[in-house]
Amino acid sequence: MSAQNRAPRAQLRDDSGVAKYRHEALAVVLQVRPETDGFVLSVLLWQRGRDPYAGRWALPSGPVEVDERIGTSVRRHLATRVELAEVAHLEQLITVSTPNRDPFERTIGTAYLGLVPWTSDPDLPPEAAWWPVADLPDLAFDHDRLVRDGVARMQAKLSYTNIGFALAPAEFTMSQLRDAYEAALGHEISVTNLQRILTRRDQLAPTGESTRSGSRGGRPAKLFRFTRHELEITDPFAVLRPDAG
Amino acid sequence: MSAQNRAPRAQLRDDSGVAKYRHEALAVVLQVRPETDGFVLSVLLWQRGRDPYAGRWALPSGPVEVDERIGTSVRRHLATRVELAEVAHLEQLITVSTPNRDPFERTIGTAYLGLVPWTSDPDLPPEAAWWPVADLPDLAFDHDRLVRDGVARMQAKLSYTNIGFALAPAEFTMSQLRDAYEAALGHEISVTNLQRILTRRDQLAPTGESTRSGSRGGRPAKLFRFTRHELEITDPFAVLRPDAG
DNA sequence: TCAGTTTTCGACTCTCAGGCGAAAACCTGT
DNA sequence: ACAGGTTTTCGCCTGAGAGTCGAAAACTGA
Repeated sequence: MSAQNRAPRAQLRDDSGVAKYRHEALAVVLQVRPETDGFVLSVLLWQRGRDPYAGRWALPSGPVEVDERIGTSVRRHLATRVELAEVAHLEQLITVSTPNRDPFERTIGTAYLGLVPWTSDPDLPPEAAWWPVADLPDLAFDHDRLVRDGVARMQAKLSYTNIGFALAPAEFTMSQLRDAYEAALGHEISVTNLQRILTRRDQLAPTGESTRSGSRGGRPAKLFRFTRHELEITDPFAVLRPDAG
Repeated sequence: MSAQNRAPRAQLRDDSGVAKYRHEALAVVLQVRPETDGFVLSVLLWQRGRDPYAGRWALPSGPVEVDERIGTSVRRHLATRVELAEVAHLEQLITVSTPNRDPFERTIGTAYLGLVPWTSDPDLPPEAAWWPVADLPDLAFDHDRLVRDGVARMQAKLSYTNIGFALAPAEFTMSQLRDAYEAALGHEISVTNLQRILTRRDQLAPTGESTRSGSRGGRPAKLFRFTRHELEITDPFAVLRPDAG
């Protein structure tokens, strides 16, 4: 790889001798995308044009500007480069700092996890694409690890938070929601159980309306919505709690 | 405050025009400390000698060196400045990047959560001290938020991981463990329930030995130990899982 | 030996996740 | 209009496991 042959840049220090580093904002944007054979959990990737790792797929990223915090930087890069403004949830994932993770210049990176509803299908530039997380190409840098961390975080939070609101559109049927959860979690889910759990936690409510049934017949499905669209923890102390009474 | 009157340093950029930043490693070191009236959840603080925030209490911190990753940097600062080598658990907590969080110079900070067994009582330099988290002084920078984040993280993980091993010494009685959990979580815990839950999860095992009872009489207590001393998640999918069988 | 103290352990309750199957409500063909 | 197929809804059952309680066990000191 050509980048490895290049000499690293001289370390930059301020006038008190403290080292300073590039800082990049990274985005792990996940979506359960409706494909021909059902929902597929996918991640937004970008094909690099420049070394290092020219031609390899990588997470959307960019440098943090002097007057913005990292979360703002992530939103800015997503909005400007991918026209992705409808990120329903964004949270900090992890900061990576291995000295040679960027062979050209030391760069500390902070990755954010973003979730997009399955109804969203923004125009992508030709060098960007959604990739199924179950079948990723070789990724640049340490981005493979970041994607896996992001998927694990989302899967865990699907159990003990209301984060499903970020995967779903405003209204949906229970079958759709189950299919989305199955794609996101990677195993089968019972509609009955899903509805009961979310309802009991007061995260899910029927809108009162129903869909016309599809062309294949069947009972019309009620429409549901998530009651709140901000992240909340179901029960921070799943065990070892005082009797909730 | 004198720091606010100082002009910020000029922004440093490398030769391609990308801004670069100081990066500091921060440590939120928590311990349930045995005091006269039982265990008290405390955090290790440091009284600042220099502006900004001279005289205020702050988290142990220091700059990240050019050849180390942030986690290594945290361990190094703790070892050299506080002689704290016996941190039983250390994990990344959060990265903070508000542009003016350091009024003197823009500094991005990555905080780690460290846990120390209650038997550990390292020598501290005069400017360092353990502070009860329930009664903190005004902290420098945004460190108050970091402490609260750290406490919340530890409390959450006490429920669904085996992280208790990092609060306890190698061997302990169930009463001691309950007292430690109560101090850490801030509410009452039943010994019976605690023992059954940890045993069922195969996190806790009796050593076979017992303590001499204390000076106040009472049945001798069995000694227990944690079966594993690496962090493990009890059940990543507390709900919405396929039948575990 | 007795009173006091602390720990241990069995037993009970109850919440709630998970699964099953019948009934409801629609479609399309005939 | 009716039958057969399909999908959704809903009530019911089960079992795991958290939380509570109280009695018995095992020690100390008087």
